[in-house]
Amino acid sequence: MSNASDTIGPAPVFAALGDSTRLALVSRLSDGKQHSIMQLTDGLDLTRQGVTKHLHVLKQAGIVSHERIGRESRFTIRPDAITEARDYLTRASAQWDEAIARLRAAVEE
Amino acid sequence: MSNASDTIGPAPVFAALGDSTRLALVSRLSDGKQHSIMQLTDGLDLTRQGVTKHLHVLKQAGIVSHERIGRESRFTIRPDAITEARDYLTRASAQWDEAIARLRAAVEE
DNA sequence: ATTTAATGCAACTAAATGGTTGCATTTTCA
DNA sequence: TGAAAATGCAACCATTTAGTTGCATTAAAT
Repeated sequence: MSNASDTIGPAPVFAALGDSTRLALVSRLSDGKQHSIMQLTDGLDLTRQGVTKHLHVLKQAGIVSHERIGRESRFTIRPDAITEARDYLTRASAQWDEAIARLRAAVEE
Repeated sequence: MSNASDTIGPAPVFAALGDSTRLALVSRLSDGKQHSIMQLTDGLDLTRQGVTKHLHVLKQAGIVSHERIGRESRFTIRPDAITEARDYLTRASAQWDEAIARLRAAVEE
């Protein structure tokens, strides 16, 4: 019995992107390279542990992956999750573009 | 002196979309028509006041507008805010696609 | 004029979030 | 071996969020 309040796919990804600190991290990671927590903390106005928490949120949402290398842990962007979110918005836009076009056509006939 | 932790534009829109109830509301509103709070509450598993709060969040993020008509207040989707968010993701995707292509080229030369 | 429908507004609660500090662990380097 | 670097983990705190209930207000319908 599906209900309109059922969880809709990309909500967790949007929630993870809904914070300017995390957007800044994603921006840094968008060079496709691996970055350590220290690197990512540098230039942000919060502690290393604070950054770590944000990185965990991004990890849970599937936006980044991490790998422990020696004494540091390196984070990398994972494009797929964000691609999914982008496609959701693209489909939504198309949906109401059509709907609005239909409404306009109905008025003008 | 711009800082990497400066607020990045679309974060509030993403935050507003980062909740499955609100995504369900956006989905309902994607027919481009006006909907009253009662209409939007029907089928969702929370109170009318709860729905009202979510609608205010969407309003603050610029995703919906509302108009009081007689005794009811009608909500309508405002595509622009979400278009902005979609474009942000599109640009971000392009950015790391290029970055990853460059990395690959550097490895394979 | 009453009643009913739809909403607005305020207070309250429980849980999640964003941030901190302090300390333990692991790895590197001298 | 011993010190420094990078991280992990836990406790704690303040604020926000998501939800509720209760009551006031406004508009419509009988």
